[in-house]
Amino acid sequence: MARQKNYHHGDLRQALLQAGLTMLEEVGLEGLSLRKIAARVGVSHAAPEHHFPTLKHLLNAMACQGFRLFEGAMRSEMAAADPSAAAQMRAAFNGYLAFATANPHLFRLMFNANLLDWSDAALGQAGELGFGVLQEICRPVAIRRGLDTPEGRASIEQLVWSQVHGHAHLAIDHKLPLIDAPAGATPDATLDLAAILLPD
Amino acid sequence: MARQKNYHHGDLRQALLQAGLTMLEEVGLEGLSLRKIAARVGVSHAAPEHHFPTLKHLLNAMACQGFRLFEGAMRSEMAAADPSAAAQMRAAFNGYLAFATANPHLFRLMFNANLLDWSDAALGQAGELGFGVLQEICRPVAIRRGLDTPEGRASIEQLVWSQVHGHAHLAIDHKLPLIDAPAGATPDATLDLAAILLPD
DNA sequence: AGCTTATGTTGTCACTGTCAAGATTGGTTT
DNA sequence: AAACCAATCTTGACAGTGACAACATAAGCT
Repeated sequence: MARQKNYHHGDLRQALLQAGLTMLEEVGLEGLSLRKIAARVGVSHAAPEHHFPTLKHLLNAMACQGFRLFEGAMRSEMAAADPSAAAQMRAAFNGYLAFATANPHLFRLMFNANLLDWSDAALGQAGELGFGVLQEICRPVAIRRGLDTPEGRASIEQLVWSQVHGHAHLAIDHKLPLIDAPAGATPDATLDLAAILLPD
Repeated sequence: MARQKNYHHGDLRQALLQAGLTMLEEVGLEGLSLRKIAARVGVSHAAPEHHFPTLKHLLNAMACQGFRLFEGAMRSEMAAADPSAAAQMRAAFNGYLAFATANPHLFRLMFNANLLDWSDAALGQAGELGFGVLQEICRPVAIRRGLDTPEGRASIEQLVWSQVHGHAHLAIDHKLPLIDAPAGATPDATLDLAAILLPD
């Protein structure tokens, strides 16, 4: 229910957040600036400070939104996939990698501990969304391998998460042969892990 | 053979590089500045420009040195380990992770495609050092699994590299339970991959 | 109506990377 | 030995940045 007039601009916080996310992928983190974001939205350079006391607060809010989109990317792939454990894992991987390659700068931001303030409860909560998906897809593996204990599950989660996460980072940093195949092309090697952990 | 007097400072390029590497881990990339580095070395704020025309050039040089240290960390672990393929892989993993956790900011810099200029030949050459180690430890896996073809090797390399690389990133971003065990403590889950790929 | 609070603006500060112009040194040539 | 040249360093300036302070305006409440 945002106002359409510029009394006091309606709801600036959301506009800044959206503009920040858009510009992040346009110019990268190094090219981003509070003043440019403010100008884009049409307010003065100091206007954002009331909503985001410091740049780090804005980055935190952007990362929060990022984690929500991140979870959505995985869940939508999973919903469209076969319900079998292996297919669900592959779908989650695809969502994970699709999000990272579509939003590389946001992805780096979300996982760079130095740029965010994880004592912010909202960020921690958003981060849990993605972690929840990870736990879901790892559970069947733990069961299949007879490791369905807290330690066993943590071990599997660490293995699986490291695999996709590393693949995502290498991909956005141009360290892997890019997937140029037209459509449905999937990252082979990482998906191999699913086959190894969950053989048919 | 650096001069000890400050005629023209002896050899500034190396001093700036070293100071940059030191300060990077002290204050992080965001806290780093050319002017502070120059001040630390004892020269004026514009002195670095002759050796590093722009900040990106200095970061490139720092990353080059980083890749050399990176390779050294892996090779020294490998030299001290059993020559068996599985032990060599485990040793390389340990070196990889030890380097990343000891130099988290440098590690992030080395693998952030947006901060470096990979058209610089020196950087590409340094990067190959680390990649060479990866290829060496993956070769036995490809052979063991009957995948010793260009495509097969690439697939194994992608799988293995993603695994360690993801583990390293998650570790330095505080997403994994930190290894607090006194000594010889090793990252279990990632090393499990070695066991999976190279069973005894 | 009048007061209080939230929101935005203008102005300023120290700091940054980069550039231009001038000074100093070392090596090379004549 | 003298003179020149190129490499190196300094000083000074510029636009851009995040943050802060003081002031202005609008909204909402009593």
